[in-house]
Amino acid sequence: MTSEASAHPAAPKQHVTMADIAREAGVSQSTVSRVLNATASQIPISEPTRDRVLLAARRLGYRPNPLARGLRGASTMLLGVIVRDIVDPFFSGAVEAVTTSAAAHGYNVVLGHAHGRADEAILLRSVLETRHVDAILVLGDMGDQPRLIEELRGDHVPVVALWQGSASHGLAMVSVDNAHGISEALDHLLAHGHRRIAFISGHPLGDIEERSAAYGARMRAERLDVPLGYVQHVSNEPAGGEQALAALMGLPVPPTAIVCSTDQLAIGVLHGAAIRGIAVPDELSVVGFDDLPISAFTVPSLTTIRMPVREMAARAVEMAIEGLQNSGSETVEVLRPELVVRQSTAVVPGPATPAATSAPAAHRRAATLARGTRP
Amino acid sequence: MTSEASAHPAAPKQHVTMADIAREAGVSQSTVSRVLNATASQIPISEPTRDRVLLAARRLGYRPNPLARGLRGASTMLLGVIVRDIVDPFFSGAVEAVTTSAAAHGYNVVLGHAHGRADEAILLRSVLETRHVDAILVLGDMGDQPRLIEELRGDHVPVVALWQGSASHGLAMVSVDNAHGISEALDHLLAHGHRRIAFISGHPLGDIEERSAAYGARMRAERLDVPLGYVQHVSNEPAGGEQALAALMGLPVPPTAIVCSTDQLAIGVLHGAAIRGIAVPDELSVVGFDDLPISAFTVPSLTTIRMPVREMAARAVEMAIEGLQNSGSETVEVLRPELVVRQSTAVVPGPATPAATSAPAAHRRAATLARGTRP
DNA sequence: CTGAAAGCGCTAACAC
DNA sequence: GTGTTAGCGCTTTCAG
Repeated sequence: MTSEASAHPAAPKQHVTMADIAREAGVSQSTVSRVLNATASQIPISEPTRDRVLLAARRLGYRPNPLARGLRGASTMLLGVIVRDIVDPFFSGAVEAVTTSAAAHGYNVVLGHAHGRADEAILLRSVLETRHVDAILVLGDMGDQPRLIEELRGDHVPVVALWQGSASHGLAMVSVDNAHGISEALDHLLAHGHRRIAFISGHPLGDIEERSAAYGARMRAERLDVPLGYVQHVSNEPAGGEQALAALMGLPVPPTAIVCSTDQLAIGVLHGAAIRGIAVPDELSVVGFDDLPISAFTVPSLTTIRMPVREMAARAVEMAIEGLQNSGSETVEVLRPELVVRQSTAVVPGPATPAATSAPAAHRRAATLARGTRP
Repeated sequence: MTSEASAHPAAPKQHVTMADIAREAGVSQSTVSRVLNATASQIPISEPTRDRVLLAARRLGYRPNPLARGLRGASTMLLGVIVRDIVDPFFSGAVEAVTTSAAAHGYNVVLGHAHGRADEAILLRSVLETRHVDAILVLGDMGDQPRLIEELRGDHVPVVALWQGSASHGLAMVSVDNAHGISEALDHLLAHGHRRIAFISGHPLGDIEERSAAYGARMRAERLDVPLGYVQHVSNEPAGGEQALAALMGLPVPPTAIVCSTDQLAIGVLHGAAIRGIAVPDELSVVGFDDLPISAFTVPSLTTIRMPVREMAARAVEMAIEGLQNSGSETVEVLRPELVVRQSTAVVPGPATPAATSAPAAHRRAATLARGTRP
C-alpha cells in the first residue's frame, strides 16, 4: 500500500536487490545487509527495523545474488567436486552422497569430471578455483597426477580427498580401511576352506593398490601360495574382470576363489564364468568390493565389502566446511568397511568339502539370502 | 624487467586482475578488457597494444573472474543440470555425457540432484537461477512436478529438457523415439515366436509412460492378448523388476517374454529368474531399455534398446547455448534408439520351437554374442 | 583507437 | 543502532 512495489506482490521483478528492500523498508541498504546476514555479524539491530526489513524482503521475493557476494570475497556456498570417473557406478553414488550432504549444509556442488585424465583434472582445479568454490572435494585416486595433488595442496581453498587411498599426500582425507576389508573377504573364504585364492586388481592406485597389497600381505601371513598369474591387473570395468577370469582359468592350477578389487570387476567375472560354464559359487567363489546397488542383483548376487559411503561423504563435507574456518588441519579419517555375504561364495569344491555345508545346501539358502545379509 | 611483477614470473599473485595487466602493459584497464574479449566487441585495437596486453596477461598468469563477469550481467559459462536421480546408472551416464559436451563449449556444470523429489527440484531451479547459470538442462522426467515445469517455462534462462518424454511441456527438448524402441523390441520377440509378452513399467512418467503406451498399442495392433497382470507397475530399480517377475510368473498363464521399460528393471528380472530357477533365455526371454554399460555383462547379457546418449547430450547442450541467442525457439528433437541383441532373448520355448534355432543352439552362440551385436 | 568513469549487488569498515 | 562510503573485478557507455 505504501509504495508501488507492494501493489504487485505476485509479480516480483527480475532481480530484487537489497536497495529495493531498503527503499521499501525505509532503511539504508547496509542495514538490509546486516539484517539478512544476522547470524554472522555481531551488530545488534532493533526489533522493529529487523521486522520491517524481513517483511519487505519476503514481500519482494528477495534472493541474494551469490555472484555479488562472492565478488566481495564472501562465501559462494559452492563446493567443487572433482571426480575421476562419474560413469563408475561407485563414484556416481559417491557424488550423490556428497551433493546430499552438501545440500544439508546449504552448499551446491559444481561437478568437475576428469574423465580419468590427468590434464583434465588439473584444468578442472583451476576452473573450480576460478569459480571461487569454497572448498574442493576430490573423489577417487588422483595419485597418478602428482601435479594436481601438488597444486591442490598449495591451494588456498580447503581440499578434502575421498577414496584416495590412505597415503596422505598432505591433504585432508577420508578413506576406508582397505586392509580390513580385504581381510574380511579372505577370512570368509578361508573359513569356507579356500586356499587357492586369486586377486584381480584395477589400475593400482590408492584404494585399489592398498587392496592389492593387503591381499598379498595376508596371503603371505597365512603362508598360502600365490602362484604366478594369481594377481591379475586389468582396467577397472566388467570387461577387465572377464578378461582376468579368462587368464586365471587358463592357469595350470586355477583358483577356487577370486577376490576382486571392485564390484565392477566382479560383475565381469560373474559374466565370464557364466559364459564359460563355470558355476558360481559351486565351482568358483567370487568376492567384490564396494557393494554397488546392483551387486545385490547380479547372478548370483555378489558377496562383497561394503563401505560407509554416506558417512564418508558427510564427514568429508564437514571437514571441507570446517576447513573454511581453521585451515591447516590435515585430518585423515579412516572408516571401516564390512563384509556382506551373498550367493557368490560357498564352500570350496572337491574332497575338502565338509558335508554339512556343501554346495547344494548353499544353494538352498539362495532364496533367503538373495538380498544379502551381514555376517 | 619493467616492473616488480615481471621479476617473479613463476610466482603469480593470488588474483591477477585486469588492472594488474593494465599497469604491466601501460594501458588502461578497459583496453585490457577489450583485448581479452576480442571476439565479442567490434572495437578495433591496434596490433602493438593487443600484443602487449596479451603478453602481460600471459606473463602474469591472468584468469578472468567469472563472478565479476556474471555480476555485470555477462555470461557465467555455467550450465545448471537438474537430474532426477543421479544414482540411476542411466542418468549418471547422461550427466557424464552432458558435462563432456558442456566442457567442449567451455561451460562448467552445476549439478542439482533432485533425489526424485518435486520440492527439491523446484528449490534447485531457484538455486540455479540465483547462481546465474546461462542455461538449465533437466534430465529425466519431471512431469509429475507441474510447478517446476511451469516455473521453468516462465524462466528467463533457456531450459532444455532431456528424456522427459516427447510431450512438450512448452520447453525445448531432446527426446528419444520410445515407440520405435519398443517396436524394435517387440519385432524381435515376435520374430522369435513369442506371443505371450508382458511389460514391466517403472513409474509411468514421460519416457516410461510412452514405452508403456507403445507396448499397449503394438500388442493391440498385433491382436495379441494382454491378460490381466501382464503390465506390471513397480519402482524403477532392480528390486522392482524382481518383484514384478514374481507377480508375472505367478499368473495362470505366465509370459514367455518380458519387455522392461529400463535395464534396471531387467537386471532385477534376470536376478529373480535365476533365483527361481527359470532359465533365461531358454524358458523366458527378457528385453531391457537403455543399454547401460553393465547390461553387456549381466548373466545372461541383456538384449536391450540403446539410446544415442552422447548425441542427445550434445544436441541438448547446443540447444541450450543457442537458446542464449535466440530465445523462443521451442525445438523438440527426437532421436532414434536401436535394438542391441544379446543373450537374454531366444526362440519361444515349447512345441512352437523351430528345430534350427532351438535353445541349445542359442546357447552355443553365447560366447560369441557375449558382448552384444547389432541386429 | 584508447582512457575515464559509472556501476552490477553485496560486504565491511568507518562514522554518527 | 543505523547510515555513509568504499570498493570486489569486470563490462560498457561516453568522451576524447
